[in-house]
Amino acid sequence: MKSKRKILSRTYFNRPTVAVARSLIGKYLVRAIDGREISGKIVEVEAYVGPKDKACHASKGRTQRTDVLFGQAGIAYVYLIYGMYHCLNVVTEQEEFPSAVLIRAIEIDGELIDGPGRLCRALKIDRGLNRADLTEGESLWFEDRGVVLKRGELGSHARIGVDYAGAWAKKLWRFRLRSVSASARASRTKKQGGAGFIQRPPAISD
DNA sequence: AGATTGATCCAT
DNA sequence: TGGATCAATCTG
Repeated sequence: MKSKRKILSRTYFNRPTVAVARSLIGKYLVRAIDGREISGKIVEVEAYVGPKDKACHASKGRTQRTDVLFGQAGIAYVYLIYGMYHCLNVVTEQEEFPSAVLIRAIEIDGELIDGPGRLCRALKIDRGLNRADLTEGESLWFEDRGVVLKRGELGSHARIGVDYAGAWAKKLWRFRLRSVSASARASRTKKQGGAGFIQRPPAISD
């Protein structure tokens, strides 16, 4: 008998952000697009925790961009970074406490998609999914497929690209499966264009 | 209105 | 190490 999908709920995400982040390692991210599903095991995430966390976008206040972080848990926060890449987050905790988990890396059919920009390219995630509800199993959601981490499998590290955040940059709020380190090196030497890898369309010149 | 910036990636 | 590339944000 076919086992039922366990889609992660609003209740799941409405918890302390670091706990959600740690717990998301080993869960699956599922993207439904073009009549099919692409899914990958989450192997790296980062927690961004509230208005005082200088690395969290919401630390600069509630703006057009960060407004979604102040909303309910389980909603997508997708933004454009460096003019060319997208980053996927899922909002956590109670409303008015702006926080989220950044999804940094997944494994699709054993292939490591390492980096938030590459991940969004592979799953065709862009700002059209900003504010999407990730708890309804519509176009993007999270699933528990029963993966249980062994002792010592979860590594904690400083977050990437947030040196400007002073003491907050030292928080060990990046979590990664230790076992992916080796395959990360292998994958990096691979030429690009592998399965599930969406090429950027050619630039349009007038 | 103009200037600056960035939770990245890739080539050198 | 530096360039790509642009929306949001900041500054005057």
